Amino acid sequence: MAAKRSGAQSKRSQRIDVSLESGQEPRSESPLSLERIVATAVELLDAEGIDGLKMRRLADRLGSGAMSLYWHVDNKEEVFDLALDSVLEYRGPPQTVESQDWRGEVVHILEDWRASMLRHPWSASLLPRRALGPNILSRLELLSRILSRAGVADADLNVAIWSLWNYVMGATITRASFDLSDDDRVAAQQRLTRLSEHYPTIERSRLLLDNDWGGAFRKGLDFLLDGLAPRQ
Amino acid sequence: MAAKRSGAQSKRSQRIDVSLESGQEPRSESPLSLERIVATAVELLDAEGIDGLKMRRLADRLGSGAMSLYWHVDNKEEVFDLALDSVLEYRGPPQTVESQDWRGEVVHILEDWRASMLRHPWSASLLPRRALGPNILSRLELLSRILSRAGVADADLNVAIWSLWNYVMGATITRASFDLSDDDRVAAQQRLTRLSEHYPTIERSRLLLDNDWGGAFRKGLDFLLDGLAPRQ
DNA sequence: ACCTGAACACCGTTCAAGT
DNA sequence: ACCTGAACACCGTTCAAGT
Repeated sequence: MAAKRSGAQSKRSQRIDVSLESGQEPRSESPLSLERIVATAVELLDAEGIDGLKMRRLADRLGSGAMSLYWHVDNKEEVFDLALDSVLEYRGPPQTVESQDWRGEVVHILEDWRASMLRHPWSASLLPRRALGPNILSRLELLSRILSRAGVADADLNVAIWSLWNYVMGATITRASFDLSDDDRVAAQQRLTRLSEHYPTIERSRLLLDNDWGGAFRKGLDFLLDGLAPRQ
Repeated sequence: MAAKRSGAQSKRSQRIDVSLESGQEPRSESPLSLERIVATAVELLDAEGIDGLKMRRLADRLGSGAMSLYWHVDNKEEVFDLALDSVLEYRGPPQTVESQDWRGEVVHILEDWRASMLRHPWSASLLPRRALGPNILSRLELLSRILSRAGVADADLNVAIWSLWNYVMGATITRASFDLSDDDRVAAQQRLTRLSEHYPTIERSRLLLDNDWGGAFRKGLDFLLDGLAPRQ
């Protein structure tokens, strides 16, 4: 997968935007490029969701023939991989080089991660099914470094990382999919009240209606970090 | 979705296995039924994964014409919904009616949940994208009741439930997808070593090779429960 | 090097028809 | 009530060909 990707990149590496300097705006006649394909794929995914990404539609948006894409990309899978990783780039915090507040840093990374995925609701459920791209690996590396520096023993590091990963992924996938089912919301609501006799506790606490997702996310994260924090 | 399902069920409610008593084994000539369709769909999903479930293949396995399915089921989506919920039924613990050990009960429910999903690796990543079926709601209800009985305040209940849900879903989806990518394992391995210079901390802790998933799951869960436990 | 249209294989589903 | 084959619309991708 990485091999394919770097292959495709090498194909296009030598011609980079010679045309843009001549002042013409990027019309549908502008040349195809991996960047444009990926950016347009993200647009299309944002607009139409995961099932809305069809090679023909993508080509339409790019103003090219459907088959032109296949010169830049091996297959649809690769489009997914590239779109996903492009959305998960991490631009670090204000970066006070060597912060004391490791816990704040961790929370920032994870909340930013969640926010990035929620900005593109298709990304969360896609992530676990794909190979880990460079942007994701960078985040994991950064996280590991911070925790390690904060005093988490090497033997506990993997548990810590995976616990946090699991929590963030679960929270974000769930949240994103609740978002996506706008159309079924009426039906879901009706079913819930109809079923409430069987699920009294859930009904009483309004589990499925509670929408302080951000707050709940943060609280659970705090609990996890309490547990993961190095004993001192 | 619930409406469709109960509609389909009412259609077949009156004829239940009259033929089986006559001693003939269930051959491909045995009549179609929602139960058989769902059971066979689960088999097919287990064998071939999410992309392996095609209506024509499902019909083949059932020894029927492809279109016969559509009398029992509205569409492929419903097959997914039914297969998913059928796999998530919870048969409670040995059931010492009113246990003192709420924490043990919670751990049991969640580990069983995880195990059920891992037995059918396609189920985990499907779950968040589907409406919550009756078996899932039952688990959530049971969980709520236990936590509530254990002293978790109503105001904290939703945070508790969702934190646990998020953690279990994230852990299971991640685990299941690592399982599925057997074919890419070689490539992943190669890439990791090739990239290890960029991700030294990850590499050192062997993050992507650590496979004590069960242990890591349990530890993170303990941390969460420490935080969620009612102060006493 | 880059793009294209025609064509193929495949898939979910509609329909009109069978028993 | 239950099942079916033919047919349609749609989609990813191959191929042979253009410039």
